[in-house]
Amino acid sequence: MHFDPAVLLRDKGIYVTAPRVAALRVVHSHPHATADDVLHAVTNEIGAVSRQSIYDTLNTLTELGLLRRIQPPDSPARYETRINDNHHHLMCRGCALVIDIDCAVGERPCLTASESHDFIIDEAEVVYWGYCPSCQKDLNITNPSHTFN
Amino acid sequence: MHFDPAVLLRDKGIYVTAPRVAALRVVHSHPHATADDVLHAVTNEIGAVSRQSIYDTLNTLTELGLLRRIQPPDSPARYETRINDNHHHLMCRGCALVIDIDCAVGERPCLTASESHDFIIDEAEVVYWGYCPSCQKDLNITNPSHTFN
DNA sequence: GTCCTAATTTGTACACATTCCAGAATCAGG
DNA sequence: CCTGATTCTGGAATGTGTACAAATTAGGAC
Repeated sequence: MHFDPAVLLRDKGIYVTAPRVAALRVVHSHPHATADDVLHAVTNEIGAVSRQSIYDTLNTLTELGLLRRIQPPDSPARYETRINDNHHHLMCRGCALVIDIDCAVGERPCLTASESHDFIIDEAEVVYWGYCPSCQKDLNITNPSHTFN
Repeated sequence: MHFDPAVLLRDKGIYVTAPRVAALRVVHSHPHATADDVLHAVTNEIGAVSRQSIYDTLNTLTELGLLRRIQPPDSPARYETRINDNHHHLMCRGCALVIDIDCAVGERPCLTASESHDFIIDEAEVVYWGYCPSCQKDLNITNPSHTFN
């Protein structure tokens, strides 16, 4: 499995460049990193890189399916390298912390819409919203009535 | 049930103003309306209203729980009056059309995270992504292998 | 190894939804 | 009719992210 960015890029038939390799490595080791996180980490690894390159690179890698973009409200987009493994996300309303959650139901497709309305549906996204332990303490939240909506 | 904005506002203990009443009515009759949609519809109903007032009003109503805000990526926020009824959304990747979907599983809580990571979880959100019939035609999409992730 | 060309990266400017500000005007409710 | 809540005007600012032309570079050909 040894995550190898260069091989992944070559397999997709695109140029193997320092920013792309570094971006893939960074996202792999920092799951749910934002574009800004990636910019700083990549800059650390290979020196100056423009913000625009980071956006371009992340877009390219996302389109090729090497990255998955998640876009929580009130937070910049985040990226991860876990692809095609049917996992979901647990998000903290307080600090925007994101945690991977394996699918509660099992194999994909883990959910089926009750009515398709003639849509061609290609993804069922599940997000659990709540407060992480740290934000619970900060906000003095006691365990409420677990109201699911 | 006769949706009555004035009563809802009074129950929450805030002033019953024309913009608030109109905004509630507009969102009720145009589910998934954007702030801009609301601005135009309210203007039609009661005459000139400032954009700021619309944003203020929508924020206030959302905080009070009279509206629910949904924030799809790559689309302005949308609002709806269906609250507390455990429904989900079907979104078109092409035109950002949003359709309500009743929960596939049934009663709430309709989902339980397999691991809570000590979070206090208050909502399980499900979004189905795909293409609406109209966008299928425009983009010449044939029914693919329904890949769920 | 050297060169060529298309792919990539850069830099600057701009787009967009939304918030913030602050003073003046208006309005709802008691 | 008072008074505080709300709305207005409008301008400025924020934070992500995109557009575009110019400069640079990777990868293959020689």
